[in-house]
Amino acid sequence: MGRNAGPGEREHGKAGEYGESGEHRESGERGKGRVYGTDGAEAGRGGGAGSRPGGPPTVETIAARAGVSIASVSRVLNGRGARPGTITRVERAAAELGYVANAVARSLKDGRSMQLTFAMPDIGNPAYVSMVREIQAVMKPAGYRLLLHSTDAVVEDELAVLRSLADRTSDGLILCPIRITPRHLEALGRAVRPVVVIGSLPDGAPHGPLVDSVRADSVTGAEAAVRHLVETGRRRIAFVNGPADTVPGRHRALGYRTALESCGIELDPTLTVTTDFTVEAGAAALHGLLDARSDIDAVFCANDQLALGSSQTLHTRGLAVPGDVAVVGMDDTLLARAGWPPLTSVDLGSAERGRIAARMMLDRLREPADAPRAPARRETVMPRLIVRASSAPAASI
Amino acid sequence: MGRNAGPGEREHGKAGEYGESGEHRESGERGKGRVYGTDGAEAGRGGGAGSRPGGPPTVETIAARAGVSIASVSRVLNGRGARPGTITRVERAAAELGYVANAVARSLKDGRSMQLTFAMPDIGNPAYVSMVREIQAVMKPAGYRLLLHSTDAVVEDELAVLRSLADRTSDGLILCPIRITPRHLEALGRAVRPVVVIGSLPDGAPHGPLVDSVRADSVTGAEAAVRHLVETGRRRIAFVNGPADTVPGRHRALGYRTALESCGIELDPTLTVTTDFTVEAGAAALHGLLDARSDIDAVFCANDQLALGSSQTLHTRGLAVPGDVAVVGMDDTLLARAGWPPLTSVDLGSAERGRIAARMMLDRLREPADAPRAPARRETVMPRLIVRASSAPAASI
DNA sequence: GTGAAAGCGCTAACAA
DNA sequence: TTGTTAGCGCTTTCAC
Repeated sequence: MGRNAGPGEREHGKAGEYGESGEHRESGERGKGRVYGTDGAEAGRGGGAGSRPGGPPTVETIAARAGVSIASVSRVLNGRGARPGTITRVERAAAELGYVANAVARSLKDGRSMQLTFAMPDIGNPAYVSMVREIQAVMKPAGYRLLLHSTDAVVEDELAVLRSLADRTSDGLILCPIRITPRHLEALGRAVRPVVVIGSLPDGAPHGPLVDSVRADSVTGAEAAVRHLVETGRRRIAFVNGPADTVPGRHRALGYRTALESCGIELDPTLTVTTDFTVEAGAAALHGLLDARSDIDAVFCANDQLALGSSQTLHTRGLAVPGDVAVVGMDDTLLARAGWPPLTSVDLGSAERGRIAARMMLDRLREPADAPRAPARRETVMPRLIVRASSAPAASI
Repeated sequence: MGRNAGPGEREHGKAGEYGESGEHRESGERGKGRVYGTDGAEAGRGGGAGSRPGGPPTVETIAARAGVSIASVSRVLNGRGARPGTITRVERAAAELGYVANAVARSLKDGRSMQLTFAMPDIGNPAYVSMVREIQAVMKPAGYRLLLHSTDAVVEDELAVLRSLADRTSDGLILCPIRITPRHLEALGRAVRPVVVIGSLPDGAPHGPLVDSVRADSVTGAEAAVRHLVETGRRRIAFVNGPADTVPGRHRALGYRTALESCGIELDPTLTVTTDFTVEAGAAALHGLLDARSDIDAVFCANDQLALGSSQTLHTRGLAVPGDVAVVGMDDTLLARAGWPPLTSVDLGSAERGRIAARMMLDRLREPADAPRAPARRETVMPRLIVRASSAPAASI
């Protein structure tokens, strides 16, 4: 009580204008009018005592100023109704003081932080950036803040994030791992808050009932890409893949093999290179391939960054794209359109997966605590091949 | 007290293994050993009662189980020392229960959320992505979580973020606005937590003492780019700019004009187009320019996205880059290297500005509450022209 | 309609 | 060394 303002220190600031700022808040699902007069409320101690007497205003400060109890303050501020006179006085006091509710205290009280965590391997990869964008687009209007983690695909980091779900800073987690270890599954099973995994969970995996997931069908996507190359006349199709021990890596390799097989082209192991999912790695990989083989007429890359790196190496070595060598990437990021020639790429629906994941999360977060949990959901987003100039038939040039 | 576990419900889970997980935490500056045995601590009620009796374990649960007071639990868990026996019992109980401290409660108690907010105009712009990366790289080891806001450069959104500083969810804000209005300045003056602005604050601006800033010198950067074009033989240099009412827009325009002037080239207003900072806008802008003028021999673009769009239009219309028209961008994002030919660009130090901003923030956050605040800092990052193929002299082709 | 009081989970001041 | 207790700011019974 000591830090209370008390009736002694009247304010003379330009009163009111409360509510003016209300319309701009990312209003969320809960209370109305929780931010007060921060525009007009100078709390103008125009010559009074020094700075803030006891830190920022609280319900108690307002209560004292309005001459009501803190309960009434809370009620008014949360629109739970009160006598008109009370409402006026409370709102006025809040506005004059520039009151902003302490969200931490509220979180502690009602057990929700109104924060969502998104953890992905690499913020430098535009595919993940588009997920971030979509997730934010869904969660922000619902009143959630977005906590971001770039884990560099380090397993320990991902597990730490999963574990930190228990610390109450986050109401849920959207996790995008590129490796899924038994420890991931164990941690998922233990999760105390909803988790949505963007990625392929193993089939009979023993993860908890609160774990939803959205995956891309990158096997099919890779198949489509390779088949497209074959159909446009390519035969010696190199494959620049990401790490073989990642889920995307495995799936894309599978699609590549399957497609070649179904097209009656024999798999040539020397045409495959495994490296990191980066531009530089792609450039280096292609140098290696071209040093070893001069007859390559197409390169299928496991993502756009690799494809871009590959194209650069081709250009550098004086090979025409697609004249000499066709190039296809995956993810259809902004990089695909950035290159010249624009890159044929497989849209694996990064944005859509992000959106779906966010919606699934919102559904979970909206489940009443007492109601029975809905069963785990699992969705798959279908790939789309986006044909651009980098894979035009060699003959057509 | 009712939700307490009580001594009745002994656990039989595989005990201990506490500490094993400790080494993986992003340990931060504060306590040690605050996450307990989440790996081995199944809390395995292997046939006991149903699920968690009263929600997740708290200090009270642990205290009951270890037969000590909550104060002792807190002390042990925070490494404030206790008798060896006490330590053992507490740690053991915590591990067995899979205790994870409630960070919200802690935040309420000590007034720090250990969260930092970064608000920037557009997560789709790689320049901001690199800021995100650097900020995270600095803040994470210091124990801070990163709260992300993509504001779409909407002023109201930025102001809302600024205002929300008062809600205690965030210990500081790194703000990257592209417009700075009087309302921004007013809000900055009112800020109750440290703010670092990435951008150019007006000189005598009345912002608070807690507002540090880092800016790029994009005037000089633009000058360098244009001068480079002149030096490599270009004369009719078009300028594709972003919105004129933004700070970057104004500065780049100024640099463009200054450089032309100092090179003795007359400013031709019909060579300047103002549009959005996007690839599509750049493409459209160049169509417009080329429709009106056929003698353009270079295009200076206010960022890489515009430059990429411009290049695409040039390619589409059969003009060679740099043979017919040279292209220069700004920001030196991954897009610059992605294009073909690779794009000459001005590195405005996005990554460096992010890093510096984060460090400034950390310095502020480390200021003891009682000590006098350090005066506002202000840094400028110098631009570097990165010459690539897109601006090679026409003659050299 | 309003107020008093409890309590969310934690840390720290103070006592023992 | 250890325990008791107050209190961070909020929402919400429960009486009145």
